[in-house]
Amino acid sequence: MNIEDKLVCAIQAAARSLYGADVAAESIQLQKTKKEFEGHLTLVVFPLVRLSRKKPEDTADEIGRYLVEHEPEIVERYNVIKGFLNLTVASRCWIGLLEGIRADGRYGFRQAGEQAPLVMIEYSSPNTNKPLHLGHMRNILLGTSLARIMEANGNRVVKTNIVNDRGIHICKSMLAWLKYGGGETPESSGKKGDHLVGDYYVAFDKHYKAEVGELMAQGKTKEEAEAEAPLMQEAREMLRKWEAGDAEVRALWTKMNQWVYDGFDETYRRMGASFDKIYYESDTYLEGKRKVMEGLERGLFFRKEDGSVWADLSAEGLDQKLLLRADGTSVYMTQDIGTAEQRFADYPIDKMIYVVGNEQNYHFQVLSILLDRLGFKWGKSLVHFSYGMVELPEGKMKSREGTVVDADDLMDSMVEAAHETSEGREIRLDDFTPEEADEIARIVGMGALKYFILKVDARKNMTFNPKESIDFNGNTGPFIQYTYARIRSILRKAEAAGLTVPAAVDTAISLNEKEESLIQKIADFRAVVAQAGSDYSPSGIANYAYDLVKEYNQFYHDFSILREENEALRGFRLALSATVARTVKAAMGLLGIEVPERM
RNA sequence: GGUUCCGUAGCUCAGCUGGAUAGAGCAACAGCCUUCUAAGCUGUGGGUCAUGCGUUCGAAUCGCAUCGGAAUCACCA
Repeated sequence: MNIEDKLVCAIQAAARSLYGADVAAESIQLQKTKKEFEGHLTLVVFPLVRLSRKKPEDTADEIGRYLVEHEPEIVERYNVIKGFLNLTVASRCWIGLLEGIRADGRYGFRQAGEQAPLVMIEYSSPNTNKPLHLGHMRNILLGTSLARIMEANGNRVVKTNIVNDRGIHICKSMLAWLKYGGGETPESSGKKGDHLVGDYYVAFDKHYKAEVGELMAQGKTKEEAEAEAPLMQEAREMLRKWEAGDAEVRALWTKMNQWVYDGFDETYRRMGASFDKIYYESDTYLEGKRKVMEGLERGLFFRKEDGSVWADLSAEGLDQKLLLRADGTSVYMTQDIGTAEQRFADYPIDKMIYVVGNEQNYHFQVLSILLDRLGFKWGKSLVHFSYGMVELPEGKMKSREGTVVDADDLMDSMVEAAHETSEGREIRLDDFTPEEADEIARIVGMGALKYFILKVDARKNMTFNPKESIDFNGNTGPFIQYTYARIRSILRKAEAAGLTVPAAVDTAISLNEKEESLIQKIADFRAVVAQAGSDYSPSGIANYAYDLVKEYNQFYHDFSILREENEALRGFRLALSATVARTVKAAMGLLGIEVPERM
């Protein structure tokens, strides 16, 4: 039982004894005492004045006196300001709390048993015609972090990805490669496969535009020109061949997609992202058609005169939604239904989370209704983890205008910037070997990037300022990593000097304010993880990590650890520091961010 | 036009299951390294929490309206 729970019980007892009334635990509002007042926890007494029939101040005073009298082990003293009862918790209580956390090797984490809910998280979901960019990075980082957070909350998690590997866009790259590629491969050119294929997608667009321009010069309208351009006709023909299973087209498709996957894999690896199961639209779209036809037979959907299949969503206050075109080909929604079907066949899913941008809010609203109608038990409650777009200071990223921030380039420049910052530092404690320096730059650069993206509430659109993002001071990943490295350094020095972190802290010492509030902060971790799990909020974890190290840095600045002469106090501070380090590492781990032992 | 989301310091963001004088970072200015890593710490200035009305002992937080911005309402995915 933690301190707050004990206090709630004690306050209930106080109310019973003083006012002869039972108070529900929910109506006892305990909050952290504001910095400018003395105390650790504050009881808001306004809700209790109805029972006491006294002024807020008097009520607070009575309860405060009762607590000090009956719970002297916990409440050392109190003060009252207006309707707020500020309670000061005894030092030994804080020490006991810290000891409890230390003894729990996985504090804040809940173990997922055999029967734990199975949560499937879909993220990344790229097209195979161009490399990953900053928008994908936000998606991938959120998905990765969310998976860890759900796991920490005792769920079994399956990370999945749906690859959009078919369609006209792939054909465009394929066609351009055939026409202008001269047999270029990733091996022959040294280019990453996804970039190589992306270049041909761009090449297609360039030549296509030229053709359209020419046709328009001949007097065609824009629409006519776009439809009649020979390149587009060829691309459509290629798609028809693909659908028909043409061996040559399929072989090329397989080859070029593999190049892209190899490139993606490298990017994922650098980002620390992975998947348990990958689905491909080329495998699931037929399943979707089948499922829609089944729904049609069951009367869930209807067919229009032209043969197209629709869902009527007017009962839900929405419009009609197309599920199959008149020619029988599938649309986006059809594919998502097919993918859902396959996933459900593969796993006993309890909850499905889709990490997809907020431009698809409507799509998922509809998908939820359709899956529910089709009988998926998690359909109604599927979670669309909807995140905002990443914008640049000058506006949206536009591939057409070449303002897209490429994921690989960005990681390169962040790691390089970390290198430069490291070399430019005033103090170098040790000389790092080149290998260590590279490793630290990688951890710090990636940490800066990930934290920059994850600290922002996912729902909000965010601005990515290339200049600010490479800042390593203030509320940044490196700031947090730095604190960790400092603590590790102290612990190494302690060990070298034969000062070990004590197994049990002497409870006779009295703590200063900073030490107490640090323990309080560490203890918060459990609630923060739980909250992040129910809110699907990586940013909650990020902001917590920042608060924690901010607090520790103040303590570090104001008090000595190794030079503290009182052995018991020194031992406590070592234990406290070690626990902060552990908590920082755990929090950053939930964000998918590594922490360096030295930096 | 319908629906959804957003609007907090010059900039980037916290805080939102209602609680005390709304917090950080960046930028600006002023300090702190013979002492455990200065990627740190301390201080100064900077706010009608978009606006109005309402609910409440109490509203940045809840409700309604208005104003701004974004997304979406495709036989693109």
